[in-house]
Amino acid sequence: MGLAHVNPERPTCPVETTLRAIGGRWKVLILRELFQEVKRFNQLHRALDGITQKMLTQQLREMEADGLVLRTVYPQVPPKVEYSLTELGRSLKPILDAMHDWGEQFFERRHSLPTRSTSAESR
Amino acid sequence: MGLAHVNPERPTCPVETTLRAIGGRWKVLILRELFQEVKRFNQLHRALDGITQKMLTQQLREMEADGLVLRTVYPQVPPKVEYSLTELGRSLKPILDAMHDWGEQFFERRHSLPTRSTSAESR
DNA sequence: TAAGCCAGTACCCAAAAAGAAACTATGGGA
DNA sequence: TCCCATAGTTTCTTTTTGGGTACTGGCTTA
Repeated sequence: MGLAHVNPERPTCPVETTLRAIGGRWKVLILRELFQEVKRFNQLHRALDGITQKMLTQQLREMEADGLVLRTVYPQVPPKVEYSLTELGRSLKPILDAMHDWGEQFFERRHSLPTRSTSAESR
Repeated sequence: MGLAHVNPERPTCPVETTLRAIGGRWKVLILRELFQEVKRFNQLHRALDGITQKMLTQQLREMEADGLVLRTVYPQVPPKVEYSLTELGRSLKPILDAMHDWGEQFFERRHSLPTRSTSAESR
């Protein structure tokens, strides 16, 4: 278990380890959804505006292989598959929180400051 | 100033704002380098193993336009250009720290747990 | 006189990632 | 009999990313 799809070369610095686990356009957003609640495939598909089925499947498979996400299949007939976070997946919460806080703070700044530039001159 | 290259559609959730600012393969790693110290172009180029000049230039330009990075040109003759973090750039520290901590913790787990699977059965 | 240094640009081609759309399986309901 | 739903897979096309090579400018060193 754990970051299986991640290629073995250069574990280098911890930040890179994390980047390999949740880098890319979609994984952080998938995590955001799954922190809210357990979700089914089509729920995720609808929530993540713009993602294709292929990408969603692919990202979920990688996250499952990395031990971040648990995939539970119910043997029904319209198929039912639920995705939830594993303990390892939930341990990413501080990162999501930090990203949430920064994005929010940035938005507040943008609407309070009168767009004054700090840099004296460069370029 | 501020996330200039970021396209205006759907500010949606704060996590997405952050993703647009530091998403992609290189920006987090560039930030990691610049948190250590102010660096010159070739210092960054050597530190970020695998990045091409083109990519480095491109990412730095976007980060500059987004107000995360300050580019300072010294009118010397072998040219000297220094890259440093702006206040906004430094405000990303909690995210970098959280990513660092997770990567480190993951590494410890991997070497302490006897690779026991939690999932009863799925797939 | 020529080559070296730094911080890039410019151009072109190859590879990888992402996306769009159609297709599949199964069973229930109209 | 046809259609619907879910959770994908397959195929094809487009976009993004990566890489190579060459070029610049002006001072310094050989």
